[in-house]
Amino acid sequence: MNASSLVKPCTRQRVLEAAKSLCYIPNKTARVFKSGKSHILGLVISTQHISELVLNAGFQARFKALTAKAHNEGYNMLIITSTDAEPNSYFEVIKNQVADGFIILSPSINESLTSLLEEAGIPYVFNMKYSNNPEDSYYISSDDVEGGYMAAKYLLDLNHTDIRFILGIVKGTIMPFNEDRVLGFKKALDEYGIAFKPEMIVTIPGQMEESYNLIHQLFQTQKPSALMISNETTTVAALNYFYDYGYRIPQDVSVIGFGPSEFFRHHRPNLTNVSYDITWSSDKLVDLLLQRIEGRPVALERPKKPELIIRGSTARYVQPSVLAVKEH
Amino acid sequence: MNASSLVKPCTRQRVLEAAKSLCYIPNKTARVFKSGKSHILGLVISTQHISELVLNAGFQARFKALTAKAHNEGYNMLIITSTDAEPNSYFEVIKNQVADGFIILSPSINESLTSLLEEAGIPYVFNMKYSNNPEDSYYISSDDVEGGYMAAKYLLDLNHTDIRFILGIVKGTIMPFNEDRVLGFKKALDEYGIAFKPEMIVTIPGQMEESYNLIHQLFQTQKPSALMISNETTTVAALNYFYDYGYRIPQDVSVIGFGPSEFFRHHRPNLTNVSYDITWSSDKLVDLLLQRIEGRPVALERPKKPELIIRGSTARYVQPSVLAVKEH
DNA sequence: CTGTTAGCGCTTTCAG
DNA sequence: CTGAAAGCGCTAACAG
Repeated sequence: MNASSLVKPCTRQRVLEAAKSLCYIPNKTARVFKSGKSHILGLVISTQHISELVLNAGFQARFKALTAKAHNEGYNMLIITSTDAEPNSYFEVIKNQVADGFIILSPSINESLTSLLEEAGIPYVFNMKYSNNPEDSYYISSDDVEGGYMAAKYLLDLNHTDIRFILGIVKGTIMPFNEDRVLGFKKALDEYGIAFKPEMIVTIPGQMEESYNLIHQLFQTQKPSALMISNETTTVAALNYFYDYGYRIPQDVSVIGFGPSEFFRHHRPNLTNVSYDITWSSDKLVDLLLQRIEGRPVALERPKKPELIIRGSTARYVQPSVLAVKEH
Repeated sequence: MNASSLVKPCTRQRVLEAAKSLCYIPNKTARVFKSGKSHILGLVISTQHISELVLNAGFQARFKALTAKAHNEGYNMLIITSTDAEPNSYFEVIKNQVADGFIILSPSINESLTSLLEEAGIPYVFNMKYSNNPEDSYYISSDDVEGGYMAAKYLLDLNHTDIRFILGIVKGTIMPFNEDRVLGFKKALDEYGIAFKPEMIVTIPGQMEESYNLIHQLFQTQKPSALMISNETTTVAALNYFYDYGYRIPQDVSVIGFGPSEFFRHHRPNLTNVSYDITWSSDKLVDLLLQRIEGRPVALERPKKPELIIRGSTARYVQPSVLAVKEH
């Protein structure tokens, strides 16, 4: 039945007919058991995280890209949910799943998880850089220093100096990729001779309501002329706030988003954004995992530079007084 | 190791210690093989469909609800992608997967698929009503006649008579749930003594660009005062069109969406929408599948009535001439 | 080219 | 309560 070349065609024919008449369906589980390959890639995520993330354009783009790539490689994606986002609980669910390898989406830095997985010989990759340990190299990163730099430089070129960089935090911590973006942000300020001030960095938990309220708070006490926003949900929350309170984009505030271009293009107003090639990085991530599964030597990928897509949410900074004069 | 009560505690202790010192991890595949239970639910979808759907708020809500419910029942979701959305190709991928049962998201009406699955004894459910055959009862439906009715009635109460009902089509066909909504739409028109005209129904493929262009076309030749839009992507496309072309919502056009309330609440303008309880129906769908998997008698669920959430995108119809007079 | 058999790692049963 | 053994359905190896 498995198209072996050792079988005479007429015999195969007879077998196939018998199979058909008996409604025989090979037992897939036994095949997986025997062959040791399930052709399943596990996507590990905490229940809380998935319920927040699924509404996030970045996650949707990643999910789509991973699923498509896995399909092309003959794999399907198993969504593995862990009740807690703790290393031990992740390890527990991982070792109880039938999958050839695991893609771990973790909101916490999990060095103890990597050692558990290594010890157990389970192939895994992380979807981004979670750890600052150079040994933990099983992830595909983007060039986030560059991303933060190019957004800030563009705003500085437009004469903005009173910029806020809004970062999502997870359990009170700034993620490594956001730290990199801040590095790029500071580098640009430095080049333009603008002093970095701590209040330029605003941390916000990534949910819609919290983001909305914190943006509201921010604009009650301060009037920055430009915002860089590091996650999609907060970007939507900020735009909703501006809509509700009559701020015009980009006349009153310039906004730069970070994330998949498609999303920002379909948004109104059209957003200028730092665009990462999610398809590319997802493909590379699956390639990396397959290399590990098959025991092939792992080829390290250089991060791909993001791209600044300029749309309608950013404009040259004009001093309010000048504007007021013009209007009268 | 499986906490059998037949084992003396001290023996168990010794076994556990030995396991630990040898870094023993039970082989999950063998367990699945032996027990015949993978605790995996397959979500079957075509590659094309998933890449469109994943950007759609309705899919995200459903995916989230299914994953959460499966998790609560001790299952994980396997995303099974089929290259073609044909019954045979669906069946092919289904029978090659390790899963205890399957949730089928199919854009086509697939009566031949159900018979293949029945014959093979594979437990399955459909995510919605795909077939008009009363025997195909393995799905959880919503009360779509009521949904179409309540949206239309609300607009009629606001004096709108020039209404368009915009329906997504798949391969040129209106899906059964949309046919039901049209039934409700017509019922409301009937009650208010308004004659149904064929041009009131506008069919549009659900993608963003096509939707945008077709809405554009529609408004170049006609000026309906109210829109009911049956899918989220088209709703976003229509709102983007109105934004781009300076139509004010709800002063110039009233808009009612269909789908998850959360999405429309976070949208600007806030949309009046017919809200379906996706969490409820996803829970019921998983329950139904688990009943079939476990061979328990299948309890049929009555569809739950949708709810009309009134927000800012609908207003009383005012004759343009009256408005023009007021303005001068 | 065909038919038979060992054995994957687990769970369950059964004898002691 | 413990240790031994059968067997799940398949694939691969081997003898004929």
